[in-house]
Amino acid sequence: MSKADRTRQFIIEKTAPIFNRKGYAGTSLSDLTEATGLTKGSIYGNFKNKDEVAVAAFNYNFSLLSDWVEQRINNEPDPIKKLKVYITIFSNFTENPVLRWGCPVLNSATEVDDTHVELRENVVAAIRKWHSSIVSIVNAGKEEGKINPDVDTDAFAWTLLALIEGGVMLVKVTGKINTLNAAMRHAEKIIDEIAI
Amino acid sequence: MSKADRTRQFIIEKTAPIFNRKGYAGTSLSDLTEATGLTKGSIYGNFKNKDEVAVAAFNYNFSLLSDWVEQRINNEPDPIKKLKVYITIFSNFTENPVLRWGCPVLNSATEVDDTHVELRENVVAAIRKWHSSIVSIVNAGKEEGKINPDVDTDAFAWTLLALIEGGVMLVKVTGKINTLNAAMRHAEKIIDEIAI
DNA sequence: TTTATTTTATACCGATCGGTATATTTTATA
DNA sequence: TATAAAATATACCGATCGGTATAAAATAAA
Repeated sequence: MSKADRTRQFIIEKTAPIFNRKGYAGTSLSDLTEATGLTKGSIYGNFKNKDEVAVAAFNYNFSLLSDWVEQRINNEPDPIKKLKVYITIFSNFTENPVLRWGCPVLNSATEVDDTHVELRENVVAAIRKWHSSIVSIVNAGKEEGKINPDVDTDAFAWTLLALIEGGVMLVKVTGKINTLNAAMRHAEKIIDEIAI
Repeated sequence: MSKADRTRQFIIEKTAPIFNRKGYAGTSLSDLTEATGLTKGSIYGNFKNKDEVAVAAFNYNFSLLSDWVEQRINNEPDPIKKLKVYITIFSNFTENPVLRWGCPVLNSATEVDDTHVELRENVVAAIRKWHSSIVSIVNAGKEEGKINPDVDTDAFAWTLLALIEGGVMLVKVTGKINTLNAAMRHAEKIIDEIAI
C-alpha cells in the first residue's frame, strides 16, 4: 500500500462521516481540509474532484454499514432471525457508528439529482444490493421450508426497505424514537407473518 | 392585498417548486431571481433572508399537498376509504403538482440540521400535522364502529407514514415504480386489516 | 546517498455565494 | 396632481466556493 493509497484511504475515512451528516452540497472543500488536516493540493493529488471524494465516502459508509449487518446476519442460522437483524440494528441505530449520523442511503437519496450522475448510480447500486440481500434470505428460507413459498419476495423486500428508511427519516427529523419504533414493530410483524 | 403582499406571494409560488427540487442548500439566490424575474433587492425587500423564503416555500408546498389530500378525504365518508386516499395519491404521485418533484417533507427532512432551526421546526410541525390527521380518521372510525378499537392508533399512523415516505424515497432514487407500488400495496393491506 | 518520482503545500484563479446601502421607480395618500 | 411612502433596481461588499499551476518536500529506486 503506497503512501498515496494510504492517504486516499485516510481522506475517505475522515470525510465519510461529514458527507453523511452534511450531504454532498453541504460539504465544502474546507470541510475536507479541516477534517483531514491536509491541504487542497493534497486532496486534489489523490482525487480528481469533490465528486470523486463524495462517491468514495458514500461507498465507504455503505460498506461499513453493510459489513455491520452482514456480520450479524451470518451469525444467525435461521432466515427469520436473519431478517430480524435489520430490525435490531435500526432500532438501536445510535449504537452503529454510521447510522448514528443518519442512514447514508437516505441522506444521499434525497439529494442526488441529475447533476451528480456517478453518486446517484452508486446510491442506486447500494439500494439494489440491499434489496437483493433481503431477497436472498427470503428465497433461502423458502427452500428450507421455513418461509411461506407464496410470499412475493420482491415486494416483501421493497416493503421492508420502505419501512426501515421511512422510519429512519421520521426519527431523524422529529427526534422521537417512538416514530421509528412503530415502524420497526410493524416490520417485525410482517417478518413473523411470512414464517411457516 | 397590497403590492408587497402580492409580490411576496408571487415569490413563494415561483420559488417553492425550486426549493422542493433542489433543496435548501442547493437553491441559490440567483435561482430565486431567475425564477421570479425579480432582483435581489426586491426579494430582500419582501423577505428577511433566504431562510425566510425557504420556510415560506416549504409551508406553501406542504399546504398545497395538504389541500389536495384533504379535499379528496372529505369526499369519502368511510374512514377506511379516507385512509386509502393516501395510497391513491402517492401511487399516482406524478399527477400531483407538488409530489411530481418529490415529497416536500422527505426532501426537506434529510437536509435540515441544527443550522436551520426554523425550517426544521416547520418540517416537524408538518409531519405532526399529517400524523394527527391520520390519527383523527382512525379514531373517528373507531367511534363509528368501523375500525377495530384495539388498534394502536398512534403506531398505525407512524407506520403508514414510514411506508409512504420510504416508498417515495425508493421510487425517487431508483426510478422504478414497482418499489413504491410494493410499499403502497402493503399499506393498503394494513388499512384493510384494521377495518371491522 | 544520489536521483527520479511521487506526494503535499503554497498561492492564486474566476465565479458565485448571501447580503446590503443607496438610488430609482412605482404605488398609495392627500 | 403633488407628495409622501413603499417597493424595486443598481451596484457593490467580503467571504467562500471548487479548482489549478507550480514550488517545495517527502518518498522510493538505483
